[in-house]
Amino acid sequence: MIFHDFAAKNYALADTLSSGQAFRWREVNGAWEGVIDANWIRLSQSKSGIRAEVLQPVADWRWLSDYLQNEVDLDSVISSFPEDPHMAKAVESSRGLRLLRQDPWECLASFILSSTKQIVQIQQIVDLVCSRFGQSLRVPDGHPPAFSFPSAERIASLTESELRCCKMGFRAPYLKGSAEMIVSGEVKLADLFANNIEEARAELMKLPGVGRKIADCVLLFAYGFQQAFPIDVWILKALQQLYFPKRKQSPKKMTEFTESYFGPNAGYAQQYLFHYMRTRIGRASK
DNA sequence: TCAGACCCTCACAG
DNA sequence: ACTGTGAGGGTCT
Repeated sequence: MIFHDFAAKNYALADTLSSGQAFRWREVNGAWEGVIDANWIRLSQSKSGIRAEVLQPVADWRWLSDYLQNEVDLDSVISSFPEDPHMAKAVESSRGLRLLRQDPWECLASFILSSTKQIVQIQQIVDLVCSRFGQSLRVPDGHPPAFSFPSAERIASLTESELRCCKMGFRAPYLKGSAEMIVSGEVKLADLFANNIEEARAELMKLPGVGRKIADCVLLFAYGFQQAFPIDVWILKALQQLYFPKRKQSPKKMTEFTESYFGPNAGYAQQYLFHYMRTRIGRASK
């Protein structure tokens, strides 16, 4: 086992890994186990930051630092949020929550599978997809097996009914269709980093099963467009209750509001609001 | 703009 | 234990 410690001030590892950005992390005895690319990995909170455990020697840890985004100056991000009591509460309730920087294909595929599903169900589907069609990975002795996320080529090669066996239902043709467009080069995921957010969003929305919300999730969680603000039912409910308690806003108005109100790090603000609604309010008011 | 369909699973009543 | 019902990080037509 190989250890590496990352300096990270103000990093809420558990909140970050369980916040519905990524679906492959599980808490095991106080640590978090998951897969990044083709590496099984265990993460835990340490005094000065984050401790990582892997099984093979690593020459350059930048891939993990990129993923974790531990070098982002969170204080300056938070200070860019609008000053209002709701944001203040959301930040206070999970200070240290971060945005990850995930692989575009895995992120895209995961969110195609997310529509009208609860987070636990998404995790279950993603797990099934990986264990059936991913590549088996090295894990510690005696540890349950772990698998990589299957490539777009692999998904494109499967039949719809093979995919439906993973309990993804009507999302199966969306996932397969998107994989095919990526394999054919009709949409080039690697090129979107060079685009501006509107162009990148338009490209993603060419894919079947990808509308505005899922596109924004991918822009935010994989490409690092921090102004992207995915609006789902939770956030919609939060915005409606907190900012427009009197008057119901149309989806279009709400989008305009988020684009102007939350600033350059709107995506971070969204993540804090989402986490706040889901963990604090959602449960109590249900 | 606006329903309704879309698969499937789980939680929760009765 | 068994069946019925509703809703779940949306998208498409």
